[in-house]
Amino acid sequence: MGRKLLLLGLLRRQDMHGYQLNEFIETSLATCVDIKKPTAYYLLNKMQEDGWITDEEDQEGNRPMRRVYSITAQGEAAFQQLLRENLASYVPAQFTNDIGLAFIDEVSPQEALPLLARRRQALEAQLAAVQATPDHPGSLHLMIEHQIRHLTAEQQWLDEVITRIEQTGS
Amino acid sequence: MGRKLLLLGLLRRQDMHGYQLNEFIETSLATCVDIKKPTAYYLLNKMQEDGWITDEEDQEGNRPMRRVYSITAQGEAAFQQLLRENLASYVPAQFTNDIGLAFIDEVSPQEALPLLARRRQALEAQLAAVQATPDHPGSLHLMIEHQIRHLTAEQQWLDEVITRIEQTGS
DNA sequence: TATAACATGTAACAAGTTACATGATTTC
DNA sequence: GAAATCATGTAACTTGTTACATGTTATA
Repeated sequence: MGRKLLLLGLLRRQDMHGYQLNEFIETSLATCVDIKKPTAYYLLNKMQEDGWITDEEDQEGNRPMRRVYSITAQGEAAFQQLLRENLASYVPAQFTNDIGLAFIDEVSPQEALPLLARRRQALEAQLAAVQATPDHPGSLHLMIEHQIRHLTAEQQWLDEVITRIEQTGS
Repeated sequence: MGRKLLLLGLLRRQDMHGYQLNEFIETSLATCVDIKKPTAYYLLNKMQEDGWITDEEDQEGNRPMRRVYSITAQGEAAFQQLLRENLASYVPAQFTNDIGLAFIDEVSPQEALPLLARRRQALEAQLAAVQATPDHPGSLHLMIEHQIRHLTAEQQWLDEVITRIEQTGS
């Protein structure tokens, strides 16, 4: 439901069409949320069927038609409820990467270290990308801030694991 | 693929049947990975079809039959490859919870604080659960260690957010 | 004149979950 | 005799992804 909450929250601030929503998410929130275009369009359709949003077709000249969505009273109510549910809950993150770590003692340090170096590079790139995202108004920036915190902590943890393995190998 | 890697890794250590695998994951890894029973059985079937594991039916008296799986040479090769792929990559975690934080300025501090307190409790419970898991042999324990680190950092972050909101409200 | 950006969607697939079905054995 | 544990699975559903289809307008 996080995705619906996000779309509703964005539509609450201003009416938008799908392309606009997708673009905003891609350029401004890419490092925190990952919603593919078909998913967004699907969700918008569904929320419209459920009466959470309404659309108005907007055609300028011969340019492709845009479906501009606005949030309804029902949508607003849903937003308020989803928001409270989200704030009150903690959904623990799952780290697929840790499953590799769990079996790292099956790989020799000589082989493991370059692999972890590649992992570290990917992590660094991710961190750089988050740090490069533009500032956001209001509490939206909390999402970015949290991500930076988390990635920084991840880097420290990974460095520690690498150090341990270096010591094992010597 | 993380799930297959995990199942293969466990079967590499010793032959096991589905129920046994499920139980080990539930009791010893529950806080790090979440694999439902039907998913595990499905994956075991699939890996068997793919020749990664073989099964032997084991029936004691009238008790329910158990399908004991062993890893094959192909499965071992797959394990080695999946492990290296996993170690070399960094898949960033996504925090569904952050979407709520992104819109927390739409809720008054008076209402937000109790909600975040509930979130903090859930987080604390999670941390307590991880800390209570028994020790694991070899590098399996890295998974637990990482989870503890992460949850501790999450607690600090959440406390900071709470403090900020308390100050806003005063 | 080719390519990128604008704009929305569908169809087929993949992964995983929930709820249900089955039936024996051990424990209270 | 009821409930929990052992043991494996199926069917239907939910969620999301990939690849494809379509057509316009601005840009290089």
